[in-house]
Amino acid sequence: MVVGVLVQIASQNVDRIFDYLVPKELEDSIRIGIRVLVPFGKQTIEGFVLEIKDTSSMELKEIYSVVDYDIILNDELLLLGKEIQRDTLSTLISAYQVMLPKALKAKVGAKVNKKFHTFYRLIDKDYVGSNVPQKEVLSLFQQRDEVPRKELISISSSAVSTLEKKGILKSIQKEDYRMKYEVSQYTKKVLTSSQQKVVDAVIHDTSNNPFLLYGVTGSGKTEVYMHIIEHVLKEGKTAILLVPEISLTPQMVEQFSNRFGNQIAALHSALSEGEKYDEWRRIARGEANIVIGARSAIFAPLKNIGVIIMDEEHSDSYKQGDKNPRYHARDIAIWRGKYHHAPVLFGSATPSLESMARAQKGVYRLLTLEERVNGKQLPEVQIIDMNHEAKNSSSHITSQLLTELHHCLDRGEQAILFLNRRGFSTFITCKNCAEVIKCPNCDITLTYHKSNRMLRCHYCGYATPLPKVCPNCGEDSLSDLGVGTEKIEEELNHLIPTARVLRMDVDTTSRKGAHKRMIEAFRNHEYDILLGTQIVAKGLDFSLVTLVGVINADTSLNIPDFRSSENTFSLLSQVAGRSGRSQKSGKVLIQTFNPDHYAISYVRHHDYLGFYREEMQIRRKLGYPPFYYLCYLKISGKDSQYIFQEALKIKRSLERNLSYTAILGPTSLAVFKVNNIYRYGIILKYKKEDGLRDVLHKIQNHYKSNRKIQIDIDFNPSHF
DNA sequence: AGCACGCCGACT
DNA sequence: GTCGGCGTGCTC
Repeated sequence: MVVGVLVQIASQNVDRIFDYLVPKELEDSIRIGIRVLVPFGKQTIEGFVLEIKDTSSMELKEIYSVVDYDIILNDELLLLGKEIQRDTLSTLISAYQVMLPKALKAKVGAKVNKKFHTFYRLIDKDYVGSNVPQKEVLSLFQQRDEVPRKELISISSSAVSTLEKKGILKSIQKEDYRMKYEVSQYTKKVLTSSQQKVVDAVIHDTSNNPFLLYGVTGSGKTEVYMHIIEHVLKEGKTAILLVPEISLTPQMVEQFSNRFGNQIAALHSALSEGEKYDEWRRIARGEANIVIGARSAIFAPLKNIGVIIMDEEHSDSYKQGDKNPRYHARDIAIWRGKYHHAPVLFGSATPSLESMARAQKGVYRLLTLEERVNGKQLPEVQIIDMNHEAKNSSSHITSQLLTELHHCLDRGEQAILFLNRRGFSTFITCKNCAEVIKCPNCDITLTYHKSNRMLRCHYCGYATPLPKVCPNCGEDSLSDLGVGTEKIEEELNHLIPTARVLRMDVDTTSRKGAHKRMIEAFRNHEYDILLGTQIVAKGLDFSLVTLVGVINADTSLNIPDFRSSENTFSLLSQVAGRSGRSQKSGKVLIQTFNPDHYAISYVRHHDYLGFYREEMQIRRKLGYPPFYYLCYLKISGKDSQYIFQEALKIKRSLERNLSYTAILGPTSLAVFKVNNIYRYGIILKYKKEDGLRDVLHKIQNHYKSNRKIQIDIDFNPSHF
């Protein structure tokens, strides 16, 4: 027997099948999709069995051992990996690795600690027990076949060991899955008629085109998801629910676990690799029917999928842009939906332009929820022009916002203050000579971390203590120009001393469980004002919140990126949606230096479609998605001269071989140097170019064994 | 990704 | 004369 093996080395040079002989005694264990340990040159490496055959034309080495008894890559995932390789031009092995928990990504010798629990099984069912402790122990087996050791020894450990010695009980090892999700008080909500329509459309779907659910904030999308999933489970099928970042949506997970208990598997980023592996195996063995998780949860090894739901569809976290394979979870969702003949549902209050454009063209079917479930209007939004305000005061909280805060707290209600940190960093600058402190390895400003008084590079991780004096002029005039939540908190304490302020940011929520505790405390009205960054923007639902204030709406607008307007509009709409979600009407105040910018002014009337139309015109004019596809080539290496020369050659070769594609660049990246590696970018814009992937693949091949240059290809980048 | 082989600079 | 730099080639 001969097997074709794909080794776990993510290099283009070895991204192909290598044949091995199978020793007779291992033949029975061999199946496609398991891992085996093989000799590879001088090394010993794990690889996936992708082929089984009888012979090979060349002399072969033998595999050492079989790693798995269960199949890791099933037929569907095997096929999907090849699709990802074709689509993203990544290596096949990295396409497979991205689908699996990291614990399965081989480091030779590394073992994942499976946690085991000891259970006992009753062997001699007629034995009645010779004393009271034994009888009590045995009585636990009346209802169950297997009883955890813990329960038994709590009666009498010596009785248990006696019974075991006599052969009446037998111990077995069972994997401990840490049953975390318990069904608790859950009242099924009655759907509104428009919610019911959405549910009906999805569960009676036969056409296999994805749905786009456009539903305003507070329109009850989560409840719709629950009903759809409930229906799917009744049919004996399974479901995937994707959320942008699960740690930001604990309420969603909580609702699902209350409702569905141990049927769910939640793939948190907070789980350790071992815990993720536990969850993954539960899913693979069919012990969980609903998977909730972020981007990579789209690869959950569920069988018989009945629906795939992607909440907050517009979120850029669904695109993996920093490493191969650079895939979009949306594309994987569509692929798996087709494979399982299952409906795919994308939901958002501010759909991405791509998705709305597809809905307009009829590629997706549009479903709409225009009203809030509480029957209330969306909150009133007021735009505050900071150009006038800033002259009168150095405060970050305008007098209007302050007044509203007072009113809100006087009524006994709660407020959320949002600090937009997107594209914004707290950097240190010298008031005397205007020196900005940069990273010695990277061409980027260092970010100041107040908690430990360190300067840190967000690209390479370089860290250094904040110098006492300016390294350029020697003056003691370094200052922190950024606005952080801490600073706003100080201001609030000064302006409204009686208000109880809860600050939420990476610093205060990093400890395990801190995030959840803070949300509970705020819900219990132990605080009046919740102050935070992105972390307060998504999905939170507090009935007492009637005021939302945005401190600085502009920072995300200033990013030089074709999506900055879209991102800003979407972020502000999300934040605004936190206000007035219950019986009380809400209000939103947005402080901005660009009150007339359309990305801000359309938020005022919650006018997504107005924003969509205006932004579409701009995208059309500038040749951006969804009118054109983009592909981004990143060319990097240590020798900037050489890299630039090669980048030019690549550009010329693209020009020769492509007919309908606009080629921009090469230009040095905004952050030109990272870790002493220089980087150039080439942007491709095209509507239709059949040979594009072939041409790029050839270029990739041409450079694959050149160690001086690295080429990254990103189709449909979410940003540059 | 490793690891070996091979061909040129500064050293006991 | 050698130790060791890293460019290049190969891994069933």
